[in-house]
Amino acid sequence: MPTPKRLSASLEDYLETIYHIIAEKQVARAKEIASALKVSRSSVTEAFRSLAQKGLINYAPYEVITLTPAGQVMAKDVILRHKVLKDFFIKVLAVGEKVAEEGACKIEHAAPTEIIDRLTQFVSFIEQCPRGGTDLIAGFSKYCQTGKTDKRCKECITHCLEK
Amino acid sequence: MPTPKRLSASLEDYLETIYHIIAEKQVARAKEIASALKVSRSSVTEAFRSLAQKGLINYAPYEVITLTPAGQVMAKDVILRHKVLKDFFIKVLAVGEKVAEEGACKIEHAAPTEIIDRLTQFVSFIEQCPRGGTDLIAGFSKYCQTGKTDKRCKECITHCLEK
DNA sequence: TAATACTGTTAGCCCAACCTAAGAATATTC
DNA sequence: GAATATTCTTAGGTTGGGCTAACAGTATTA
Repeated sequence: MPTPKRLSASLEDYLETIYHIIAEKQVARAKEIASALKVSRSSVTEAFRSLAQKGLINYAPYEVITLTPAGQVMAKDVILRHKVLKDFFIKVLAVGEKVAEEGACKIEHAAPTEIIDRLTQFVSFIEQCPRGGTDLIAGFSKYCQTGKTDKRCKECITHCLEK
Repeated sequence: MPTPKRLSASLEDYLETIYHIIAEKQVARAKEIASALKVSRSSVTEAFRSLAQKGLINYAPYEVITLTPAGQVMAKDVILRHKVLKDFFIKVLAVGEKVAEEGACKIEHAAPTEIIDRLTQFVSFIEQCPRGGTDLIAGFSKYCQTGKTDKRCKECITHCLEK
């Protein structure tokens, strides 16, 4: 049972940010979290209290904060959801990096686990299946522009058989 | 420019519900909205005030409420987002009706317009393209269970060419 | 039409998440 | 090591969304 009950979107964002900052700079400071999330330092303090009280971070006033094991699990879960969504947006829907990132940031908090799981499978399926793969995605991009598939698709299939 | 700035998730839910109830029963009562959204009647009153103040519903105490033209546009937009997501979940990811519905309910408020648009195109693409279609989805379902594609996919391609 | 039942509104409260301003702790530098 | 700068916390306020309980309209029906 990897994923118990979810936090609020806001707390998930804090956790995610804390994880990333620790990964990058060893230690997370309130100041940096505040600027990453574009909130005030006092909001960060409050979030710390809340996360500490939920057993997700180790926190004492004026001290360096760290993630508890539970906090790490939780943070990784959020980050995974983010990654799966972003991957799907970029690899399958072929949207731009920026929109993919923004979309993932928002949807990660709302998407049920079942859907994230399916999406994971779908992306790897589409990449592996000879009928999926780059061509399918390229075909999709064309389709987005022209609204049509017909001609291209015949080419696609013969092209597929050559593999 | 169909979609201006978004409402809060909560207000979008109210608008969506109001639209559906009016469509079904001609007129929306606070009581019914309350039970549909599982909130108290007083919360509905507050939401009415808020929506009215934003020019999305016509509201006067103790009177029947209706959607303004702007409210209709907004409601339809939310409902479209919901539908697109649910369709994708069911038709492409092949998740169950219930999870699809719940997922759509949550994600509809968070998903950027660009992603909704792409998803719309993707679903119709996958349904139209001979390399996509039912077989691809069926292949995906199998893949979900077995984790493999290989053998099945070869069959798929020849099957495709017969069309 | 008067009594009752139902529905909607108001008042007053809670909580999460944000804010600013001011004060406390820690770090830095002279 | 004292003064200054930086960072963190506290205090107190706001907003949005929810609640219950009490009250006010509207409807029903005897």
